[in-house]
Amino acid sequence: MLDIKVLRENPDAARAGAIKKRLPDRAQAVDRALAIDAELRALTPKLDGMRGEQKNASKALGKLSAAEREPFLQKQKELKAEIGVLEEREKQLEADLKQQLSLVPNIPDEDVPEGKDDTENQETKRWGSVRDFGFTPKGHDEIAEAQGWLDTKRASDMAGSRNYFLFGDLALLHDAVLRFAVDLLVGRGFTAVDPPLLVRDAAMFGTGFFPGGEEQTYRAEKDELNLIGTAEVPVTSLHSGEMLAEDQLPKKYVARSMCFRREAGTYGKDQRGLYRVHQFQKVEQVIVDIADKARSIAHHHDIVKNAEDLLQACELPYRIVAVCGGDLGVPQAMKYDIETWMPSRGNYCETHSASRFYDYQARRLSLRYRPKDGGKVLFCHTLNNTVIASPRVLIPLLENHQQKDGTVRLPQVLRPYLGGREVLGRPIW
RNA sequence: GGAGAGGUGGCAGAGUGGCCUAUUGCAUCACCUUGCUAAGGUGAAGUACCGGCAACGGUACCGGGGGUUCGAAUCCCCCCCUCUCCGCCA
Repeated sequence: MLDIKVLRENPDAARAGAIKKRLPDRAQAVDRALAIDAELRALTPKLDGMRGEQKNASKALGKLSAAEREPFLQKQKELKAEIGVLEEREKQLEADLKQQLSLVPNIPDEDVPEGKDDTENQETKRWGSVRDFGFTPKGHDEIAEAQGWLDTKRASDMAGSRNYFLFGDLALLHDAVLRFAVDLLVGRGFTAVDPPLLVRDAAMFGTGFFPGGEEQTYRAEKDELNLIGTAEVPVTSLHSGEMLAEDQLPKKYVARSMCFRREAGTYGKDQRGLYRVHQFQKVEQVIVDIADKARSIAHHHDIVKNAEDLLQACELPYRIVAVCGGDLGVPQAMKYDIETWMPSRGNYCETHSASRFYDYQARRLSLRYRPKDGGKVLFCHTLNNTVIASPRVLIPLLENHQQKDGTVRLPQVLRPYLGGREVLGRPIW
């Protein structure tokens, strides 16, 4: 959520931001919010005056005897009725304002490239070289099925498409890479978190997934809870409603959790293998810090670096793209995606997503801190990035490190998690 | 699932219809005192919105929402959360 003051002072920036994100209907929310705000600003002083009058009269009444009160009571009742009508209007306007304001997207930063969708994201870095196999490489699903590591057929029969069973060494590799990611971040001062997976609407709203993301979310209607699509939701909401002290900041968390996504509207897309599935595990890094743009940007680079270091340790070629306006989500101010080379897809594909929000989420969550210098209470800045998401990362791991005979070479850093083994699987081909 | 007790400012904790403009303590900030330390004294200070260049003034806020009343932290209803006991259970 943006500050209504920002909208008053610079509505053009908010409108232009929505346009840059290719969300023209959200740009209209700026004007609707301002219209409601104007009416509210006319109403509030009037109501305040009336309430003051009522309050003073009540106080005077309290000092009178029952008989003396009588003549004044009628007037008080009339005033009360008048106030009641206006208060109802005020309440309606406040609710409408919050609704419209929550539809206004965060303003994309200057370093967000113009563009309509993910085809116009801008590459900023490339690391590693695409391997020359010397044989025809197989897809991850082919390798995994041949090794007896993967069954999507039975999973789909039982649970619907985009589900999977992992078995044996692939199930262990899945756990190993997640565990490695947690250990890497804990070693860099992040606090490990195991968060709730079912959350109330307030957490979904606060992190900016609602309104808008309802179709993407599994909902437990009976309990009015939502299955999280990312640990960003519970972890960023962790200090919601709190007033932190500046010396408690920054808060750095690394959460490993299950993630659930309906993937509605993606029929036919990425249907095979482990790329797009309904449930997966993700290790997510979340930072909450003071309201300082330069520090947010520095954190942003740091969390991208953490993910890069993990990919480099796993010997996986990747590139970084600056996500363009049209591909940017509603709450983000700027986002880098990291795309890892997947031989079967012949392309770099998204495995990580690093976002900075400034105070957009914090305002929705009421996540504030008291500055050391005793100044005004401020909203925090928040950021997050994937460290690893699996089984998606198993695609590049299997495909880039496959050998001619169908076995898979393990990167050095993962070996301790798999009993010191250097190779997984048995020769097939 | 059943029964009971609670939720008050950054924290602790008083407050059972008008003297609440929320007592007090801790922590915070400023100044003073005691040769250091420990401690003591005086004062300032909640959050949001509105008006004002400002000092300041007004209104709202006592877990959330609704109600009763001229007037609600206080009484009533619904919801959320915490604690205790019972039941069930990995």
